[in-house]
Amino acid sequence: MSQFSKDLIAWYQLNKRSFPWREQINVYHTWICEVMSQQTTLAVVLPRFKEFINELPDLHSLANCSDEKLRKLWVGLGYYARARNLRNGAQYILQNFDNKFPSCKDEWLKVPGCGPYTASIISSICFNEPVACVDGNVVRVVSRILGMNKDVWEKIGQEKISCYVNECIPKNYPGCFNQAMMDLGATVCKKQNPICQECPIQKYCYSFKNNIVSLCPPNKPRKDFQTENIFALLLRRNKKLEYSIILRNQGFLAKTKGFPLLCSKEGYSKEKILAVANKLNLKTTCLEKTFKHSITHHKITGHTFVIDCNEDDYKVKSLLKHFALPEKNEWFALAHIKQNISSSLDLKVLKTLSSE
DNA sequence: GAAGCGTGGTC
DNA sequence: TGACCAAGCTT
Repeated sequence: MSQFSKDLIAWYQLNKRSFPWREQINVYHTWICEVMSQQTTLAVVLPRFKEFINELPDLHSLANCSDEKLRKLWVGLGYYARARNLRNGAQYILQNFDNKFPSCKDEWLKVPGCGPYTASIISSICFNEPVACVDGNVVRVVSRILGMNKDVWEKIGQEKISCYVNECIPKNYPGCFNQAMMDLGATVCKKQNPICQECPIQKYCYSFKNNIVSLCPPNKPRKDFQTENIFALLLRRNKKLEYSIILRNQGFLAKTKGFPLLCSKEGYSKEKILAVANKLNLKTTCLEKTFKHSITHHKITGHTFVIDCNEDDYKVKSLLKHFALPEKNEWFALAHIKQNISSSLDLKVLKTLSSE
């Protein structure tokens, strides 16, 4: 093992963060926590991980869990395909791996929702496979070690970084090494205000020695935000006591339950929606109160339409059909809506209603 | 290769 | 208040 790897691992043994999934090696726990942590801050993950494991403690319970249970366990976590992939993955593993877990990176790569990072970290931690993983932390740490102030986000730079960690990874302690790199990136080699004076691998760091830490890595080029208007339809019946939610089939938040949504991106506008509702003779108002919401690369202003349907189911179906929305809908009393939605966008819609 | 996909925390 | 970002994957 290189002195660099020895120094890093020695630091990790003394300074590693304690997490529920680090108490003992458990493949199921490692898989769940890694997927839950994709593009998500650990402060958010921690309580939700415990809840998930309590409710779905093993492969079988996950593979067989209901849509409802899965939805509740992922409320507010975002990137909802991850939850669906976890259940799909559990079913895939049970069907293809004879009641065991995949035991190498190439097998994990076939599990839904597991890409190069997740397959590598699970295989290195749980099966001692000497495969390096490259997440956002590792990109930052290595780009500083190598003094990369350009090309980091291009293919050439990513290959260089990947090549470096693959050469460093010790055959006997791949899991420790991978976690050490990530912990170092998260606690010492931070994006903002790195604590170089406490860094165990300072003497290997080109950017530290040459005083260019602040230039490495360069900022990732950001895509411009699109500005959109989104229109939530609150279909109301039964003396205005019950509201309708659907399983959204396309656009933002597809495959999650919530209010029917129409987006300016699809050509919808306040006027067009009002015109359709009027044509069906449905009493419709657009609330004054709007809300803001962000979804990756989109800045969204939300508008709430309240549509009184009385008991005219035919008109409801016509309306939904006109907008190419799923015609299968469920009605809930306002007080129960909250327990049947996942996205914080839907909660913001509800807030516009209650503030009227 | 690039676009699409969510959210809560942080400064 | 708002911009930026975090243990990426899929198409």
